[in-house]
Amino acid sequence: MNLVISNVMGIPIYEQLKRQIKAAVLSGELQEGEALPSLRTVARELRISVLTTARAYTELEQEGFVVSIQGKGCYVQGRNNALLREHLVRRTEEHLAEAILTARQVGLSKKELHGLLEILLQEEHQGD
Amino acid sequence: MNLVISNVMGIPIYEQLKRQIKAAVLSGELQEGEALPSLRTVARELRISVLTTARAYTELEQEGFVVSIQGKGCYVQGRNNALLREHLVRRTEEHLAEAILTARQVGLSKKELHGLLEILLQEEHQGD
DNA sequence: ATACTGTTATTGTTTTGATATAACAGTTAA
DNA sequence: TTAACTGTTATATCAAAACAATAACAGTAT
Repeated sequence: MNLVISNVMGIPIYEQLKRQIKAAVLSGELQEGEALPSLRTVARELRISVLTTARAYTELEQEGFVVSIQGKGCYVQGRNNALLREHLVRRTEEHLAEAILTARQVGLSKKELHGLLEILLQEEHQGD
Repeated sequence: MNLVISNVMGIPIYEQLKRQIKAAVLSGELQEGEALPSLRTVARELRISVLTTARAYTELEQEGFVVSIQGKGCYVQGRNNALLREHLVRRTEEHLAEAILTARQVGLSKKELHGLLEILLQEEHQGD
């Protein structure tokens, strides 16, 4: 688990941390039950504030990726954790709903929308 | 074309204006070639800054909804305007791509994703 | 010339991101 | 119990970005 932050800016530090940890959880690099490096360890090694790290961990907890236990540490949740799954499914639906709204503005039909989705799914698949 | 702003919400004024004008264009309330009320008219009637209105108009122009001509006014583009259609299709694809990314994180299959889309499409249809 | 149009520069206010410091609270092992 | 670690919370400060207002600028038309 190698955390890095880039000062090229645009993306907040806590957001960069969140993304890297999410990716590590979803890829399996971080196993269920494994402890993340402590707030102060991350803060010290990356030369950032403890609060910034805490924000990343807190938001990851709200999204179901990890669970924090005061005095012990911050532990990775399994990919099949109910809260995590629920969160991701809800976000998927939100994205789809936005796509539907925009599609209706252009006058795309149901069939055309499914077609677009299919095309994008195949493009994604080529990247594997 | 009745513009209204609500100060209660966290939505920026220029964004509120954009949404209402977009809706009016897409619904046909504003016809192609029709002139929007001038910057200063809107600013005066809504008691807001000219700059705020200008921002709304400028962004609408970048998205292909209207076209501004210095010294003359701001005119509505047709719903079939190529730039507008391209913009909306691109946004639809972006939303779908985000949905795909999130769906893959939960492990949703292609079929399940299409299913979700179908369900949401039917819910939308009930609202007509 | 005037009276309208959109555009842009400057400025000020508010919000957001990040920080430092400190105190607080729970866990673990010497 | 004490010491050394964990996460949590409160306060204050700073910089940058987003939002908006004023005023000057520039084009169009009568």
